[in-house]
Amino acid sequence: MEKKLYITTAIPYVNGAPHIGHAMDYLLADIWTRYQKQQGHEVRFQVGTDEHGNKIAAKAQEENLEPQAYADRNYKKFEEFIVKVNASYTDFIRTTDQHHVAAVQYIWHKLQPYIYKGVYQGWYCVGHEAFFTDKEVQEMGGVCPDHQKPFEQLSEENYYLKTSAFTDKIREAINTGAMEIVPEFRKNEFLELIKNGLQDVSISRPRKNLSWGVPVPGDPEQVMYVWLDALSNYITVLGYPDKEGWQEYWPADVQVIGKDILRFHAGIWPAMLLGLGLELPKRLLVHGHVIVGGTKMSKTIGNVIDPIEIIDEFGLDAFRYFFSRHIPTLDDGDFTWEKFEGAYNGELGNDLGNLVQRVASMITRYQAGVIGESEQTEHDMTLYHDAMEHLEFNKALDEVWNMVRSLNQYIENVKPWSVAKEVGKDSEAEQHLSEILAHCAGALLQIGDLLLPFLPTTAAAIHDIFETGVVKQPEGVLFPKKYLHTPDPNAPKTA
RNA sequence: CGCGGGGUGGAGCAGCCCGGUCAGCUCGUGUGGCUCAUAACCACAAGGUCGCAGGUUCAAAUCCUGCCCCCGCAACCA
Repeated sequence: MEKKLYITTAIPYVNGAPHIGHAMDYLLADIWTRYQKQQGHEVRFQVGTDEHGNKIAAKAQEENLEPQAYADRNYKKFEEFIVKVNASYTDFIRTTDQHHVAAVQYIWHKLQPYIYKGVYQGWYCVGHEAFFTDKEVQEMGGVCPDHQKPFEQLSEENYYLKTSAFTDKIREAINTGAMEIVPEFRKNEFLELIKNGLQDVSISRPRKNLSWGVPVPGDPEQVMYVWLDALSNYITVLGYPDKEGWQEYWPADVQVIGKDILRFHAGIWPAMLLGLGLELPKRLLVHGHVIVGGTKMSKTIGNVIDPIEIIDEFGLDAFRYFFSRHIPTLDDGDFTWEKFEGAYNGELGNDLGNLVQRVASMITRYQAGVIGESEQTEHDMTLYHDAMEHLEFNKALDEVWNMVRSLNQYIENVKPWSVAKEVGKDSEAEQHLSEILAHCAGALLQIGDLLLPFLPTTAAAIHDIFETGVVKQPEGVLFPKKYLHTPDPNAPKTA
């Protein structure tokens, strides 16, 4: 029996608002999902939220809420966001779900052979009641800016997961491609990182330092730290270990993550799976970050872009288009409003929208909307499918646009408007015209199919217009011009 | 000498693994064409010592050596 497909996304921390990075996760996973479904596969697509930890507890307290109440309210922002980008997910997991909590405790039990008690030592701030990394302490000059007190070395008891025991197996899985890290350079980056072996990871905190989390079974003094809790979601959401059916979906075919969390998903997570006797995910799709005008997005610089704003101004498909084509799937990409608006007006409006419009219009005008018959020459789409299989979605879209361009060129070459003038004079003209226009309509239907994973609304609109054999003229045009951030070249000159 | 990626016409990129057929694509600019279309579409043109300096070769953006510059990552960061 063919295994059913499964794709996952990283679960964001509910403290905070959805941002463009989350959108990339959902978008890439959704494109893959829609593509696979189009190929006839059954796909399960997980999303969710990470809801435990000190930051949640602190935020809740600020607002005089119980942590759970805070999480209950905040996770909705993410759910709404996921719906807003039209991600066709099948499962939404919250780490505070009853089943998840119980499953994580089961996982803890099962990992016992690889769990030991150790001492965590690090820089501690009494005011924060928390540890800071060497780097953080260095940046702050050794003194906590919030409490005006020097950090001190402190140690506490933690449970550790023996990830080091799995170094060889993980390395082998990566090298053989059993767990493929895409793109290749990320794989090399990670292998380099673990050349001296994986380090054991601390997986719990004393309760006094971490109140809001999954209790460690059998030790009331300890609470689970983020790793076991959050990473487990990828299997608990399927029903692991007690509900029927999870085996049909695990191992995941693709796990979508940002480059910032590769090490956890390629190190700790596989170690957990191996400890549980489960298979490793087949592929990790590591996408880059969106930068703005050549620099990292940051609140202090104030160059943060809001995905909601883009969607509200230009529509969802325009958003999906830009971020799937102009932000390379496997690398960092640059966003500016100029680029975005240029792509919107030029590529979506002029290339595609106008093409649909001119074809629909000619068929309506010359043939009362009736689409004739033509032998459809199937465009060779090997490059498109190759790109999709290799998770290079931006390249797949490049191929679609090559088709769009060719069709515009084709129309220019055969000049249907000239042929139309011959109808009535030349006996073959009518037939010829009909074939030309039918070819155009057919090509557009094919383009619509290829766009389906990326621009579901636009794909549906194109289908709507041409699929019945009679052109159904839409109310407005696809992607009308917008000049919200750049000057309108057609505006009367003021100077 | 920490690891990795990159420096190609005004902008953004491809080509480099497997040297010649490579200087290609998109945008921008200029000229022309067309009129079905969202003042759109199509064609042509201008513009590059392919980071710098050496080397290998009949031949190098492509291989080798050295140097300069930019950008990521650098392990408890959700």
